[in-house]
Amino acid sequence: MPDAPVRVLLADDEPLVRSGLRLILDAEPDLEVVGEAGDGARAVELARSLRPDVVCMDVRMPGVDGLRATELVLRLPEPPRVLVVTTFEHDGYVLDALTAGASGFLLKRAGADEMVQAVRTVAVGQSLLYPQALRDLVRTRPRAASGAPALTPREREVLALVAQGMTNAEIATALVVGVETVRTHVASVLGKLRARDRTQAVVLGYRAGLVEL
Amino acid sequence: MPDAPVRVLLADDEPLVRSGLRLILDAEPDLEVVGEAGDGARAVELARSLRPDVVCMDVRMPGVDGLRATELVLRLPEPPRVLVVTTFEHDGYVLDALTAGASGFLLKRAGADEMVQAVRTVAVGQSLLYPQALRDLVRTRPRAASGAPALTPREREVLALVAQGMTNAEIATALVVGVETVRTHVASVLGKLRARDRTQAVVLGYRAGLVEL
DNA sequence: GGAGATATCCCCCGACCGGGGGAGGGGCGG
DNA sequence: CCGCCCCTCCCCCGGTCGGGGGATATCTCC
Repeated sequence: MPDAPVRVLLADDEPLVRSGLRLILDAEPDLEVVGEAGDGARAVELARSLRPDVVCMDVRMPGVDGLRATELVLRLPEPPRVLVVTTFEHDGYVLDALTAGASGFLLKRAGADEMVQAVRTVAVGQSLLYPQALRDLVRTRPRAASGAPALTPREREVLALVAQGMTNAEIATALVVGVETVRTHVASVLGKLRARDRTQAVVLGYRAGLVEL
Repeated sequence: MPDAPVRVLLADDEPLVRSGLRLILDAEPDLEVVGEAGDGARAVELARSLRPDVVCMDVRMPGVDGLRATELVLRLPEPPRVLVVTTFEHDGYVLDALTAGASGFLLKRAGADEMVQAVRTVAVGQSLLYPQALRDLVRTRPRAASGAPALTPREREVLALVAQGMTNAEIATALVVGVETVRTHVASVLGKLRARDRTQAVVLGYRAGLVEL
């Protein structure tokens, strides 16, 4: 690996955690810890001046916390990737952190190997999660339910447009068919979904995993 | 790294792709390609007999496809991790693959570095996605949007009922007010959300994080 | 070759919806 | 105290929607 080492900034309010991480990461020839921050504000500041490739960010920090700091760091020009590191599995932080734009989410209990791999992974631009987090994300998604009514391709297409808030006339134009045809399809979708009107159709269709919103 | 190398099984119907991957992965001292499969059935078979640590699985394969093969592979005793590799970003495969239990999802256009990192990452037990996939997963969730129009409490309440597919009359009954009142609230919600009708209001309201579905 | 599903078009009609007005009362902050 | 916002109710009207009947053509599967 003749590449320049990956430059890492550590942000954690526990000096001990920082020391531990530094030890683990600096042991790798291709990784280089270039700075440490004890709180979010300092992390943002150092991210700007040191221009690291990756920031290892703790969630809980005094003052500006890790989530806020993540947002701020990602607003910098040519922002680093942010790898959020936390102690607990079940805080709702995962979703918040990822929404804020973090590239990864790792548990502190992860081994040195995982930590090192994680930094390398986000450094090359991929996103990374601990397996449970991914399962949680997938689980709460609208599921392609097995009990979903069988719509014909055309019906799904029409439903999709209904879900865009289009009127029958607009859908007819979009699909290059007569309004009557659209009415027929809509009627059949309503029947299959047991919906009384298009609004219910959209909601039920969404819940059944038949349309994206 | 005194550890035993990570044993990798390649599953792709294109011999060329397999050769390319083998070249990339075998170049790393800590990775070892132990087998190749041209279709899903063969992949499952080899996964059982060769007991690899990681399977790089193409989605599109003749016969048993990558998704089905993923399910089957993960049903083996002490299953390997499955890293799904595909060409296109926007097949809906991502969700299906992850639901099936895949540990990661990677694009073929990823560079050699990313490929290698990805294998190592799933080998240590983490999950990995290409960034867009993660964004898609996160995107469709109720967002704590900052730019959401400010609805009054009553308006939010009405919108919630509209999102249940209720008519104005039903909402009026539910809230114990006159239909006219409901109409007023609905009109103001439509205005604030720039929606033409209640269906659009539901979709836009959902996207703005103002209603649950 | 017929049965079934799918997609296309047609008519009537009652109901609901959304836009346009207006109006009164209560609460809160300048 | 006066204005502003919120909630409540009222009237008119045109457009859209959804249900009820149909009809025709293509395609597949048996």
